[in-house]
Amino acid sequence: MPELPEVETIARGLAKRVTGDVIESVWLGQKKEPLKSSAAQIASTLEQSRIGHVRRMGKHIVFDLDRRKKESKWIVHLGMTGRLQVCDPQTEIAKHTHAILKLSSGRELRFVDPRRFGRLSVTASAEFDALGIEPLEIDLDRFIFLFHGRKTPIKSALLNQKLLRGVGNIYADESLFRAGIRPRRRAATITRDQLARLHAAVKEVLREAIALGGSSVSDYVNADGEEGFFQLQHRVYAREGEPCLVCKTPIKRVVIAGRSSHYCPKCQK
DNA sequence: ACTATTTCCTGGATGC
DNA sequence: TGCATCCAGGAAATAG
Repeated sequence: MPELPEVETIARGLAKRVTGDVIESVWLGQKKEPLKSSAAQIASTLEQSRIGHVRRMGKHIVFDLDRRKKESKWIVHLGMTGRLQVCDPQTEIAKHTHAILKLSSGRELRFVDPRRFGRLSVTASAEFDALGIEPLEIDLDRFIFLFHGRKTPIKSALLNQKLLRGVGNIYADESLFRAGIRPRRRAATITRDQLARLHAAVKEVLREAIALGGSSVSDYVNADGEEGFFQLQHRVYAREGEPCLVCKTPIKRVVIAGRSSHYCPKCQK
């Protein structure tokens, strides 16, 4: 389940492989869910375009495109199970392949997504500015203001991409643990000091995770097919019933906004 | 303007 | 072993 650190890792890997390459032709599958823009629009925007910068915005991968001086963007959201693979044309086409881009270098860039929660879209250059602020860039004052007056649980607020973009279930739980805040706490009731801890914790967790190549849970691998290692640093996520690594109290799991949420009832208040 | 709930989707895990 | 059921969850849609 790619969140910010995994998407960052994937985007860096893709940038190394496809920057400067030209998309010669595009095949799109019949399933409509993976496409946010129309198939015709995606194909016509991608074909004959040169790939410029490849980068992450929130949980999206953004490819800057240039065709005869006209700029546009190809935006990929991996959802839960989406993968972008760069491979030789002979490579067997994986089940659930929804897009194949033939590149001038002779390789192919393929989008594979069994669960089809991922989305592909294209936009004219200026259009795409995802809502929400990058969590690695936000300053403390703005961070505190995000939660001002919000009655929703802090966990839900962290997952809200219109506030912060890129934080998902794993990193929300891990950040709240490090900040000592229970996931069900109403955002508006959290003190400035606690929010300052959370601000630091979110950045710390994301930076550490990026340094370790993300968390490999389920089948996540980076653009080189390598696993990340941050799952070894998880202190609460998917550790229900196991002892807290700080105080040995069993980790609890509750459901908030439909997501499993893990916390230590003693360390988090 | 917010917030909570439901829906989409398949593979792997679980239960009988 | 086999079949049915459940569960994972990001974000959009829906409802309140």
